[in-house]
Amino acid sequence: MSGNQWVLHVDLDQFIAAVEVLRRPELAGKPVIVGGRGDPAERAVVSTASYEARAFGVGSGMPLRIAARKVPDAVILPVDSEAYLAASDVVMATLRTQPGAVVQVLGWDEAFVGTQTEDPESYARSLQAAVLEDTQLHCSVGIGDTLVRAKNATDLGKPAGVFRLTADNWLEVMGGRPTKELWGVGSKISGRLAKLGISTVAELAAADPQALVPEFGPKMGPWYAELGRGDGSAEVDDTPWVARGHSRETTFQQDLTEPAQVDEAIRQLTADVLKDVAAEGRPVIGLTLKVRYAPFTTKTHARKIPETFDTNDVLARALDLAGAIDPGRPIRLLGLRAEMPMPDSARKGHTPTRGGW
DNA sequence: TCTGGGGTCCTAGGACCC
DNA sequence: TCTGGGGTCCTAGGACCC
Repeated sequence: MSGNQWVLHVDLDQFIAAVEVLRRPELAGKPVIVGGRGDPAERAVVSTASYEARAFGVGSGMPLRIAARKVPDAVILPVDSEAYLAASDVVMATLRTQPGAVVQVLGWDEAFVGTQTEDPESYARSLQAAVLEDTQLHCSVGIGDTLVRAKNATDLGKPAGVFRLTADNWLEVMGGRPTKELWGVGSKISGRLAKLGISTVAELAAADPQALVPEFGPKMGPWYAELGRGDGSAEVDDTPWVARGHSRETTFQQDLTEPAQVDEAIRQLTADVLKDVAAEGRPVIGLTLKVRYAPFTTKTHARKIPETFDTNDVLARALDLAGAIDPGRPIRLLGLRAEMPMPDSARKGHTPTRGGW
């Protein structure tokens, strides 16, 4: 391989809706909404909407009930995660066949690809063609000289396009945009930045990293300044991902009010979580119970647990955590997370990729 | 309009130890 | 009577991502 080292960020277009349309071609061109169990009367949110549905103002995270009201003619489908995972596996396998490609999977529908090439645009185009050939799915590709620039470039190429962001054009393209558009800056952080007089990417890029420490802490402060500049690592890491933990959450269609209901729900969550943990043959070293009271306050209760345990032990400790639940308040959601020890070989410290795969 | 479910990582503050 | 300075561990909570 010759040429410079490049980072490509590959993102499938409207992935979940596209997979659904592939197996039901009669849905092509129609507003398709995927979420929950496909019943807009239930408490659930939109996972993905097709471009036709987005034109009505429907987007990810919107309550399914509201989405159905906005698009009365929408086809509403249940989430079928196994189908998406299978399609995802084919996409990732295709990416790995690209010449010189190092592939770091970030989620069902996105990955970093690191490679050396003289011409990243034509590499991106042939990658898109290969994915289309193998899966009939379209993707957009961001090209960058860092992970952060490649990731931010992808949206600028959508749909089915290619866009390049490097140190040369970063400020020109991104400088005037609100900080919230950056990967890793959400509504809370953009609001706190605004209070410091930082509203745009260019203003964040110009900020003294140390000046952000009092507000955001020793790690996050300098990290946000780095995001503003688009700087950071350019290394794509294909070390296999190892889960730090497993969790289950349930939103109840009717709020729970009886202790016996809570007890039963904890038992079910524990059994489900232990199934995922047992499949990996790793021990549990910590438990976190999450409680959402109606209408919308969330509390967490966590506990380290001793190295020696059996499954009854985990259940006993989960029920023990449940003792901290405020009686007399209606409960809308319960979640249980089990933490597992990490092997030394696990990927770690990789900025700023959180979540994902 | 009323908010899923699966993840990761960071920070603050208290307890405890030397 | 008044009370340093450094370290680790743990819990609770917050923020972000797909």
